[in-house]
Amino acid sequence: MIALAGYDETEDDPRPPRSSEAVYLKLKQAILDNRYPPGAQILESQIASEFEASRTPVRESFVRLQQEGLLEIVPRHGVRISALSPGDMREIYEVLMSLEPTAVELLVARRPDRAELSGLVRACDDMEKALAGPQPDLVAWAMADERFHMSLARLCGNKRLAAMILTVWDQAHRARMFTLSLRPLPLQSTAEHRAVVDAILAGDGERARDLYFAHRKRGGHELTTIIERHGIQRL
Amino acid sequence: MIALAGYDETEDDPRPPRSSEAVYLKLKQAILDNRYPPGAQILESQIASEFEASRTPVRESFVRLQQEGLLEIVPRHGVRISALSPGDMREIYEVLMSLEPTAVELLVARRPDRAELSGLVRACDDMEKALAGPQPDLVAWAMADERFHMSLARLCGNKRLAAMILTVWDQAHRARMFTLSLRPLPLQSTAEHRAVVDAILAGDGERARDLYFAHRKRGGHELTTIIERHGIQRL
DNA sequence: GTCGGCATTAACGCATACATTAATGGACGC
DNA sequence: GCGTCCATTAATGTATGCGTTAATGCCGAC
Repeated sequence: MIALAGYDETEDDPRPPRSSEAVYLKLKQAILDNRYPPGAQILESQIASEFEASRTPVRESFVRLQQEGLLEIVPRHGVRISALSPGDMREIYEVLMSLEPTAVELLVARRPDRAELSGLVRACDDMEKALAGPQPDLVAWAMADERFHMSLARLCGNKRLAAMILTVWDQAHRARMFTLSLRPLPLQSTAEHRAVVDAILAGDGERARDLYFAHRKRGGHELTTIIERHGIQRL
Repeated sequence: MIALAGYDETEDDPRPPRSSEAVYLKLKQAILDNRYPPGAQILESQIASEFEASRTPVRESFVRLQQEGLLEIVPRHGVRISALSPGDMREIYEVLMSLEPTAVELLVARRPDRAELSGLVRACDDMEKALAGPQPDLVAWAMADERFHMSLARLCGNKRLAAMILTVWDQAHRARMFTLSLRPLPLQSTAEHRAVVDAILAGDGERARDLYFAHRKRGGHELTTIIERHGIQRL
């Protein structure tokens, strides 16, 4: 199970747990984990009974998840889990090609010290470790890759920018996991991450931006190619 | 009153009007029109009685508007209308400097014909008209400016990108309207729009992107300067 | 006089009841 | 036999009630 995006909160909440929040988190995780297949129609009452809550918090979760693009509310017919078309994937990667290089540029402008980037370095280490053995652990690699990109988004110092990146990453999450075994071993990808970190540490914003853009473009192209070659229409 | 963003739907809805949708639209418009001042605390029941609906659709609207960044749900204390700090304005313009040039680049890549760009040209005409007379109509100019940018976002062919641009424009809407009378006459700005349209028609994606980036950067810088000079802390 | 604790109350979070709508199936007529 | 219309029903959209929380104000003690 991939850790949920956007949650690095260390403070434990002294307030009573809200049911609507719990439903939201669990439902989101279930969608990301592909426990509800894309295109599936779900009823409010079904989720309500599955999560042992009433329809009210379920509806609230539906609204939030619709805005995040993970499902679509069909009036009078519950919700439909979003299924990504090749066109959607193109959209997502166009957005990421715009936002992620900006994020890394902003991060460099902030002149982060080594300690701030330790999360990125650890993610790189984990990516390498995952591919090192005789049996590469692709899921572990994907988790570390995701950690790298999400950490970088959060480090950029622009909350809105970070939130947008995380949102579209979540949208693409299932597609990435699905195509994981169809793509070549991401050895080059891992090296590219290191190069980005080096450029950040060197304070070279332009190089970091260009490297990150190339990395994102290559990744997007790779995924698009796989989708086309396999004739995948929805995922 | 500025037209609500994201609504150019021509089809009239044959479905029965939903109260929650009406509340959402009216409340959003009220916030954009500054009828609820930034920082204001509002109760669910207050909105419910004002809009003659029950608390349920009001809560649903709150959730949607929170995700759009127009208000913040304070648990057990209703909502607080978002107030933008100078830092927020910086964030918004960083996002726009990233997304808007990408949008115009995508638009050029689509090779639009003159007819598709008629909305942009009309917006330029209206901007010029608004500034032409002896008494420049700044509100009319701002409306046309907003129309230009929103049309361009929608024309780019990437729904996600467009939605993100519209969202942050809405967030900045009040601040823009507020500072309208504090800035110099936007004569240069209007000319810059024309240049972007010309570059699009010429099929020169790189020039269009650079022009749009420069335009956005100048606009953001102008607004930031005004905010600093006047020591504005929240708007 | 001031500070702390308790009671009162107002508002929310959730559950549930009610109204509305759209779909499904059966029956009737052609 | 087939098509259409109506009734039934299931699920949503909205309203409302109930329990809980937190804030406010009062009272008593120090």
